[in-house]
Amino acid sequence: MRRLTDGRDLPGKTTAASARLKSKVLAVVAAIPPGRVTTYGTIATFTHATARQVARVLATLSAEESDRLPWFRVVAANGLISSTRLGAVGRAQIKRLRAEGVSVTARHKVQDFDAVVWLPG
DNA sequence: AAAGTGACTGACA
DNA sequence: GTGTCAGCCACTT
Repeated sequence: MRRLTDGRDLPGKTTAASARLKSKVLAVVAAIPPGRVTTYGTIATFTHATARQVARVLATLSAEESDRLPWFRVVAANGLISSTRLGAVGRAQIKRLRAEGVSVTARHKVQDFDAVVWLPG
């Protein structure tokens, strides 16, 4: 892997700090129950990181990891699906959420967000 | 080393 | 309620 020709990702560095944060983030994401969602900010607080960092971790997941983890249960603040800007990926995320019983509005916002949001702990 | 970019957020229109 | 704009932080060029 290392790098994709379209310019994006897979840091070859893999610093110790990043690896530690990544482990924590992955642990939290893996713990999200089906049919529930959580936000980048929540994970960020829980892992003592920033939302951007969490987002980056998920953005740099390997194919196997993204397949193993329910990353689609992670949404932006207010239950908004921010990854819609990725086009196909965002669509897939919404599709999978709906398949789990999570309704998403036409504006890409999780319906009854307060009811389906999940807090780690 | 400086400038550009983005799975984000919070404030404002 | 939705749509934009401006900070943020870490990474890439």
